[in-house]
Amino acid sequence: MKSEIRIALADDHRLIRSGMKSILNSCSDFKVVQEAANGQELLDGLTEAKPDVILLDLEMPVLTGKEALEMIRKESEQIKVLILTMHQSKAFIVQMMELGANGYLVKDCDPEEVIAAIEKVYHHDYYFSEKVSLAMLGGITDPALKATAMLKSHGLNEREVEVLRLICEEKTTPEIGEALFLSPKTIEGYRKSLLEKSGVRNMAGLVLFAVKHGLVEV
Amino acid sequence: MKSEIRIALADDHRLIRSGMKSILNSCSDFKVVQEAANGQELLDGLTEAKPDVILLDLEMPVLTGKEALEMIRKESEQIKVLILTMHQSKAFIVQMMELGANGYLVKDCDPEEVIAAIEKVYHHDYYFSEKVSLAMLGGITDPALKATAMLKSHGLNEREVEVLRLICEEKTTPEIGEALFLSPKTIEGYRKSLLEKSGVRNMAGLVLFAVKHGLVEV
DNA sequence: TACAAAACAAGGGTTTACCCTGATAGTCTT
DNA sequence: AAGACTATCAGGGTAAACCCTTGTTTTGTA
Repeated sequence: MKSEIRIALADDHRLIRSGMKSILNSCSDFKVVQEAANGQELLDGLTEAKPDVILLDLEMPVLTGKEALEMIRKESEQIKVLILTMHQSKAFIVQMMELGANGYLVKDCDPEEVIAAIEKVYHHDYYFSEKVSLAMLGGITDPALKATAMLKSHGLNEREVEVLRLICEEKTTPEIGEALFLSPKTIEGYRKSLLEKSGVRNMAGLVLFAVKHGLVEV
Repeated sequence: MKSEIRIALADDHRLIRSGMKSILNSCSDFKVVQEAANGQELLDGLTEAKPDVILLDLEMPVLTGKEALEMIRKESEQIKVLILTMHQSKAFIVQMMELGANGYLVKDCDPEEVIAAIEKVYHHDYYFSEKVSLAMLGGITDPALKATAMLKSHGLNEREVEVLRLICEEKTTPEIGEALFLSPKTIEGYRKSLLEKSGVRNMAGLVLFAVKHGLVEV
């Protein structure tokens, strides 16, 4: 068990950074290993700082949080990115999730929520602040969209999500191929990458992975 | 889609039976096909009445509800049994579930709850009145026990539940055999009966079945 | 435009899951 | 004690899942 969660802070306001830092320092499990005032600074320092979780403000000069997120995801699927925002528009949230964010935190949240969010995103791969979740639940009627966005934040692409969905419907490889007009061999490929990306051994693990991320209703 | 749910009433108080009957008649989906004042009467009439759901009082003369339940389960896994009771002791509830009850209803519940319970138990295989659920959640700390009891009400035995649990841990047939000190061939047998009893095609369906019944945390 | 990265597909192999049939020993019933 | 039932195990087979490598086409982008 890794005892310390390494954190990077990216926000253009020094006051917010230091405020956040004092919150984080109150919890001995966290260590702030990097601070950045814009996206470029963040990217430049990443290889050295090796954070586990990045707290990323979206409104930054030079390189915005959104651009930074895209570049981070090209580099690594591993680093967890927690978006700091004041936006609660669902379209925007979905967009960010599709770009690979692991979670959302509204800026006026309680210190306790920050800590909970980091722990959750570190251990369980994603977190959404209650306000954001409510906004989403109220707005997004299609659970498929939500789940897809969730899974994308784990590096799955559209095809893989489709295949996973069909696996959960007890479809076999040849059946899935037929349904998606693809060769069974291609489905095998997706199946393999699904196992890799979710880090499980077999169908059983894969189905549980899907359930955990809301792809199937239980 | 079967349009009509056939119901048997077993209670030694004529007043309760007729009260329940008028509640049920208010819903056109239900048809009361049998009434019994004790367990023996219930059992005697079952083959002719062929109910889908039995509302079973536990406190009856001649043959108690508990004894009747045991005998019903020897005959059929198919018939849903909804216990009518005033007991809310968790030990008692667990005991009843292990005997194969599909649900619990406290006697002073709303008419609406009776209807909801029957529909739920008929379509989704089990139902527990809110009061009972709360008593359980407050009392039973071991989720495994709860899940095991749930699954038993679907006709699974201890071995099958154990195997299912290990399947959900991504174990293969030989691995499960090793863990339970049984031949892989025996495990194959349990796997087959699990597929039959849960009515699914493969591991994917089986894992979802397990999740739905609370065997694995999600 | 040229190079890189995806999506898609195939060959060929091993392991696991799935399916049938039947046998043995122990328990329970009648 | 004879049958019935349950739990356990085996043989023998097909289909599906899993694994590795390789190749083509499309897409994207320096």
